[in-house]
Formats: sequence, structure tokens, C-alpha cells
Amino acid sequence: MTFTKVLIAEDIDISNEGIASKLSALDIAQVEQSQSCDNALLKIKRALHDGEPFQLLISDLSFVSHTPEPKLTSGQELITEVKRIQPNIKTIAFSVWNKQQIIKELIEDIKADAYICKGLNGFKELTKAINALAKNETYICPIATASLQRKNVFELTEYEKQILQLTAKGFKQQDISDYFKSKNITPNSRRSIEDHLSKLRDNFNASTTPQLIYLAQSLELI
Amino acid sequence: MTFTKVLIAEDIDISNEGIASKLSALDIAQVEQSQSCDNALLKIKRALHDGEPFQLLISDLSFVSHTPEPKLTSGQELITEVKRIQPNIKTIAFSVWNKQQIIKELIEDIKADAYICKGLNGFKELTKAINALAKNETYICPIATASLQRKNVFELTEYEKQILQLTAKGFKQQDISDYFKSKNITPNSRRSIEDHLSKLRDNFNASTTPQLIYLAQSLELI
DNA sequence: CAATCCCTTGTGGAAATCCACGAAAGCAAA
DNA sequence: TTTGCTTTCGTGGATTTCCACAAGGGATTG
Repeated sequence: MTFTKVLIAEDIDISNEGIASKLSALDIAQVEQSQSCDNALLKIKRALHDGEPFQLLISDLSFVSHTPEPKLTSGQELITEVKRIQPNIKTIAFSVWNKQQIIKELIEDIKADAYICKGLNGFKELTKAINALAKNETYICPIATASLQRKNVFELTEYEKQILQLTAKGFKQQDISDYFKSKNITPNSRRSIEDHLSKLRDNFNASTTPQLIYLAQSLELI
Repeated sequence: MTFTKVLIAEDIDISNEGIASKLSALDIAQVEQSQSCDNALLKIKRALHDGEPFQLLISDLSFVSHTPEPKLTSGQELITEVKRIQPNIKTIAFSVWNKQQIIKELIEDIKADAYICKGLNGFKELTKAINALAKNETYICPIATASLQRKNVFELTEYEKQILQLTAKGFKQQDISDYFKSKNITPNSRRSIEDHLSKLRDNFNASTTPQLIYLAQSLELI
């Protein structure tokens, strides 16, 4: 199949325009543009309702909200919702991020059909992705693939992530212990929190807790 | 005057293309594109040497390096260098960032002629900037202006920034004291470091030092 | 000059964290 | 079940940080 009706969701007008202008080089009859998630979802719903659904959504991941209370605030949410109401639509996540966690989530959980990193050759990658999707395949750009294959030394359990997040929020060890107890999360003794923080410092090669928080945040793990 | 020869420095091809495609709507005869700082500088040097200098440089700020050892790694460096070798060239910084510190540095220190935030209306702003520059004026987009006017509660002295950075690097209070003494930075008693950290926690409304580091990093102050 | 303010620094004690040792509990393989 | 490994968690003591009080120094002002 070839795509004849495509929607671009990208808040930055210059980038949106760049994609559209490049897409016009391909054989796509109808390219629509949207600068917010909510608007994109609306367009998809309407097209579906009108019996002329979009076949492909190309979506950025991060959006600055320009309305008071946007329902959808990220490409992840948009793609999730779109897949829910129109499961057969193809989706391409098109982002500057090449963080393993983000890519993993989009491919494995959200079931996006392609992931491409904006970069030097974004358009070439976009073309490849479209071709792959037309053949019912999925596509992940080389940069993202490399990121996925790079063994993630710092994979955190949900429990560890919570400890780090709470620490970053100003919780003391005792506070975290109390919090875990109130939520029935185990282990929850003050002593165990201390132990886990110590292990985390070891793993991250951090000599102090402030440094641990700094490193975790640098790696965008919290 | 009107601009007839413009250079775009922007690593992401889609964005670069977006700018170029929009510029073609204006009356600019010659638009050249560059995806790296080094390449952009080269083009400017050559044009200058050939007696047909660029009149305007539109540059992004952040570049991913795709060569082993790029000489210039950021738009800030590029603009600085370009202004040095061709002082009469006009420069527009075109970035997603609207951090006060970045904007301030570009306008006040680097003497960029315009600062625009990529966003919903990037092209409109770009047009305004070009018009202003043509009249020998400077231009700062509304978002950036707002950012500049927003009183920066968290303006840090160099001294404070160093304390935060060293803390983030795993230095204990005593370590920082020793370090400052070795560098002849005063005040440098352990007690003063403690005092400043305490003041910083107050200012940032942080209850612990890890939280302070988290907040400072979130605000991109360290 | 005295009065005042701000910053640095010291002191001492409280609080929090760090760290080593070890007991108990949980778990998996033999 | 036994064995062995890991995790949890208590204890106690060292280290570090936090906090309140106050002395001294330098700059400013009346």
C-alpha cells in the first residue's frame, strides 16, 4: 500500500513545515498539519467519523502546551489514544530523544510502528520508515537502534526509582520509610531505604547522595 | 537594506529545511544551508574571502557533533567567532531554549542581533526579526522577552554556582572548603560552605541538599 | 567616632546519614 | 530437608550535616 492521507503532529511550526515540505516530495496526496496533540486527535476522530481516516500519523513527542488545559500533553499520550480509537492506523514517533527508556516504551508498550530520531538525516530516515510501514513492517532508525542495543547499566526497578524520586523531592530516609509504610510498599524500614541508597551510590559510582541525584537526573532516570 | 545572502546553521535537517522553505517565501535570493558550526564558519569565511559575504546568519544553538572533533560545538561559539571575523554581519539566534541565562548571554555578551524561540509561531517571529535587522534594529521574540523580564529569583553568583557544581560532583562540605582554599577562593571555611548551602536551600525552598541539587539542575543552573 | 548591618567563622549539640557487623527471614537449587 | 545465597533490618558507633548562638571584621552611615 501507499499512504495517501497523512497527519503531522508537531508543535514547532518550522519543523512541522519542514516535514510537510519534504513529504510533498513523496507521493502523498493529502498531508495535514497539527500543532497540538488535542488538535491532532480531533482531526483523526473527525476523519474517522467522515469515513476518510488518516492512514499515517507522524508525531513529535514533546509539546509545549499553548492552551490552558490540554487533554493530551505528549506524543506518547497522543499515539496511545489514537491507536485506541483507530487500531489500524500507522504511527511514526519522530523525536530528538534517543533515550533508551523512551524508545523502549514507545515500541514495546505503546506499539508505535516506527521510531525516528530527528537529526542530520531525519528526512532520509522518515522516508525509510514510510516505506517500511507501507510494507507492514516496523522501523527504528539506526541511532535509536544503537541506543536500544547499548546495554543499560543503570536500569532501575520501580522501587529504586521511587526512592530516588522521593529523595529528589526532599524526603529524608525516615520520610520515605513512613511513606512506603503508608502505601504498603515493602521493604519499608528506614534501614532498608538506607541500604538501597547505598547500593545505588555504588552502582552509579557516586560518593554522596546529592551526587547520586545529580547523576540519576542527568541520565533522565527520574 | 534587504538581505540577499543568508546562511542557515541548523543541524536537524527537517528544521533546516523548514527554515529554508519559509525563507524562500521572502525575497531572499541566496539561501545557503549548513548542518554544523564548523561548516557554517567555513562558508562564511570563504564568502568573505570571495568578496561576497553573507549578510545574515540564522543559527541554532545546540548541535550534535557528527565529526570526531568539531572546533565549534554550539551556536554561541559560532556567533562569537563569526562576529569576530566579520563584525558587520547580522546574526539571529534561533533556539528552542527560553532560559533567561542563555538569552542574556547571547544578547549582552555575544551581541547577537536577535533571539527567537522556536515554537508555534517561529516563522512569524523570524520574519519580524529579519525586518527589524534590515532596519538596523535588534529583536527579541515575546517569549524570550517574557523570560528576560521574569525576575530571576534564582540568579546565582559564580561562588554559589561552584558550590552547587562541586556538591553535584560528590564533594562534601569539607572537600569544597579544601578545594576553595587550594584555589584561593574566599570564603572558604567549612562553616561558610555550610552557610551558603543553607541559604541556597532557603532560596530554592528545598528541605534537603539532594533536593537542592535536583532543583538547581532542573532549572539548568548548574 | 559610634552605631549599624552584613558576612565570615567558631562552637557545641542535635539530627541525619553513613558504615560495619550480624541475626533473622525469604528463596532457590540440590 | 539441607545448603547456600540474598535481602531485610536492628544495633552501635563514626562521620557528616544541620542548626542556633555568638564573636569578630569590614563597610557604611549619621
